[in-house]
Amino acid sequence: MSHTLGIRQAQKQKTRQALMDSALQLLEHQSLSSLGLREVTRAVGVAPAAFYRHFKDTADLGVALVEQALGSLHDTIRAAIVTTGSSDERIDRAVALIAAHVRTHPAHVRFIARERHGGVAPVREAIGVQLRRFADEVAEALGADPQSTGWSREDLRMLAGVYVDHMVMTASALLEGEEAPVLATARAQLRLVTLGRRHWLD
Amino acid sequence: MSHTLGIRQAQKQKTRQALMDSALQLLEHQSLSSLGLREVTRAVGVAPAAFYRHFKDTADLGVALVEQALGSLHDTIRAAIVTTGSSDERIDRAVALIAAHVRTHPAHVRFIARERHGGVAPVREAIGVQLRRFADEVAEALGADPQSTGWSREDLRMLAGVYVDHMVMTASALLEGEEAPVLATARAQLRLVTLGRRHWLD
DNA sequence: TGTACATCAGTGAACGCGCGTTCACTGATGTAC
DNA sequence: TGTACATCAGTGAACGCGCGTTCACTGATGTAC
Repeated sequence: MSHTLGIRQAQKQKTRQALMDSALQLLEHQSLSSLGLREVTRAVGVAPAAFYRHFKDTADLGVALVEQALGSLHDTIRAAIVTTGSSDERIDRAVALIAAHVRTHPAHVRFIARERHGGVAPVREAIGVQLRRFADEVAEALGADPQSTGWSREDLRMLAGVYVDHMVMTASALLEGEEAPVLATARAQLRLVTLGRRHWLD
Repeated sequence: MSHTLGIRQAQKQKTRQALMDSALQLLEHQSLSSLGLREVTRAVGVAPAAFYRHFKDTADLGVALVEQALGSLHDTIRAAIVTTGSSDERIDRAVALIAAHVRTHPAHVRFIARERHGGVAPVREAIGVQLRRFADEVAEALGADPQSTGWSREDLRMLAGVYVDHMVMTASALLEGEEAPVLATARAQLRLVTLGRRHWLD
């Protein structure tokens, strides 16, 4: 039989998740550094003091949001770096996956784009750590691709950085602009990088 | 004889600039959306009410900061897009100019990186408008380069977008990491783009 | 299964504090003659 | 140049308000026997 949370634990998790969900919603129109603890508890419908049963302060809640937001993005990235198919097929697949991710998790994407360089240090650092991990993972996948024979670790990491940064930029552009032109530009930019990659060792 | 401001006007400008300078300093450790009007006037040493003689609110001050910050960046960009010399020379020159800009205007760079996707809509939009203008300008310069013969307007704009985004990312990376490795990565990424550019029409 | 006690998520009231905004004011600067 | 009046950047006091944090509490859930 699988492990079941007690009623008390389950209820606590539910409230915690409600705080995170409400915070994410409130962050659509403001930054974490101006998000109030009372705002969040008011949106959930609990007493302000209840907040402290779950988080030390709003920065702490922000770090929890980073883990949630980048956890879901992590799955998308793993799906995007599959190396089967032609370059164009891989580009189309990666771009389609990003578009789908933004459609299903717009608030997560906005949060990451906003707080990546935001005013709350622990959150900024948590995002930085995770994005660097993503880049490491992408670099490793690139290294396994026969197309990367002869590439140094350093150059693979450099290329992975381009892909991760481009993904974040594209995701955040999708929140603001029309989908079709943003995706067309993203595909062209990836084709440009693919061409550069192909001639890197010339 | 050149036009001279009256004493009153000159003093007013001075206070206005002091408000902007103090705000920029305070924004090193927080976002605009949590910057208080009283914080700023306290730092300058004027009464809170004096703020209203210059700005409607802190968002209004933020828009003024965008113009100042991107005005100085504009000069750097114009210097960076000069098309003389080999590809490597142009890359070295552009990267050196960015590094110098970040060294001389770190607070401006931080402000732009932070508020580009920040929680204050008018500021975000002002930054977006200016960065799009920069990209247009870069696209125009690229179009004048013989290397771009046969490129469509759309592809030139796409490439210009890569350069502008890369510049902003590099500038913001310079604020956080060691200069030398960040610049080395930036140069490698620009070489990658240059290679892609050279084979775009193959 | 039932009982007696322990745990602890969430409550509700209270606190001191700094916030943004308003207002009538002051006194240096500007202007008209 | 001097005088009389107008302008207006900056003042200082006042306001109502929502904030983060604390605390003793309640009552449902968990645990030991």
